[in-house]
Amino acid sequence: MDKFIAHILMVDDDDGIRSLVKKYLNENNFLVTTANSAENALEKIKIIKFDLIVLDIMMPGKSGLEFIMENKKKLETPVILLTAKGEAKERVEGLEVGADDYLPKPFEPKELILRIKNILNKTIKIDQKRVIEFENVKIDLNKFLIFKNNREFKINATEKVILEQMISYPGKTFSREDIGQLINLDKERSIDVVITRLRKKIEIDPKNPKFLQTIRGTGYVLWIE
Amino acid sequence: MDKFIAHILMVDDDDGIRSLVKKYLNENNFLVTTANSAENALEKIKIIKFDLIVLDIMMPGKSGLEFIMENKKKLETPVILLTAKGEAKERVEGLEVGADDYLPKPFEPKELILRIKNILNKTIKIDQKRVIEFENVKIDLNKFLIFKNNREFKINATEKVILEQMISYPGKTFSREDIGQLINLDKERSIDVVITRLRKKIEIDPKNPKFLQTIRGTGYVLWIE
DNA sequence: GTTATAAATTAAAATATTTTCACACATGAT
DNA sequence: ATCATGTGTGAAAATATTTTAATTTATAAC
Repeated sequence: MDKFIAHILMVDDDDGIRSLVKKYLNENNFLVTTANSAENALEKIKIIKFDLIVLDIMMPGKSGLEFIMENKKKLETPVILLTAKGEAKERVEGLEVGADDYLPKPFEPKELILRIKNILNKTIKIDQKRVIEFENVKIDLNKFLIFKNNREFKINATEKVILEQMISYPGKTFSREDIGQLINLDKERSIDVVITRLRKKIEIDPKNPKFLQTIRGTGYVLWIE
Repeated sequence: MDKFIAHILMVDDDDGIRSLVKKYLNENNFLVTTANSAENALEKIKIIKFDLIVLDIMMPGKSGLEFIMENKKKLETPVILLTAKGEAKERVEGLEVGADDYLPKPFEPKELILRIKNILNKTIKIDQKRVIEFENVKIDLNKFLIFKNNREFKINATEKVILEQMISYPGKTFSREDIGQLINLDKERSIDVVITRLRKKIEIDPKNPKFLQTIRGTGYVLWIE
């Protein structure tokens, strides 16, 4: 797969912060475009499809908040809000309006990077990474198919939802309750069985699961990479 | 990118609220331990390093307020106060004493989550080390694995929790009771057995432990570098 | 060194949890 | 209606973990 370089729009009226963040993001392999006002940002959005927007909530003129409100639906672009300290109320509102994350100023550049990566991981997977490959296994979530050693297995909606979630958070432990919520099953045994069947499809050696492992007393984890 | 799961202590004398909040926090990917009194909370704080404490201000016995006053300085752990309606005075006092935030009851679980995240964002070292290396030993807490001399050992949830805590406080002595609390074991021998098992996995020479040592009459310590 | 006490080790038994199996039920196709 | 197929369930089997107990080993005090 080609190396994906995310294109980020950095919107802030403060020249200092703007160029600093841009520099930092560049060093971390992001392509960065900046805007010094909400209006300016809107112009750029019209012609460029960004992968993510970093937005100062306290800009003069049209506030960052309104900006998101008006454009979030059309955008389909995740937004990280930068908030000045002490504006708790607005912060919460901003989130509910649809920001994907927010970061109180002053912030560590490193922290911003982390959050950006975090969000990109989620959104990019959801939108385009519907085919996941690891070792001899290929999972096509769109087609509900798993290919393993030249054999093809069909997965059902239940199995798909579980894989979808676990693939979004590899390494995260899902309790049975978590999984039950996902697929509307509340009997623990039933969830076990779903896992067993899934293993038969994705594991090379289902008796010794390598990818979909049990954490006894805790739940299940998916290891891919 | 490692996933950090925050460990939260929920202190409330009301069983209903306690379990409700615990459930909700669990669903939102927090690890939750509960206490039903300030005294009980203190016990747990002594042995577990929490990332955040949610505290009901109106508990009987030692009030939540005193509790914070006495321990806030040592704790270094952020606290969110839950306050019953109309106790404005106390609320303010609580804040001044050092709560990091407060939330009037009744509250929306969603709002609690927001505030927790907000505080954690500020306080947590984001790239928390989940992989620890010393000499020939590498412990990957995320993957429940220990690598020692090219061999790979799997640890279970019990062993992981112990390592997790001991790694947070290298050099600190944990009594058997401490460890028992952590992993819900109360038989002393059982803890010995767990330690033995752990040593087989992390020690180069399990018979002469170098890292996980016994302090006779007192407990166990982990020495890493 | 001897003795008393604490801790480590081991194996076996008891318990708890997970996996698997076989059946039952539902659904949709023929 | 019958059949084939897929999915959920309970129970049995397999496995992992904890407890117990017996023994050995280590430590500290005398």
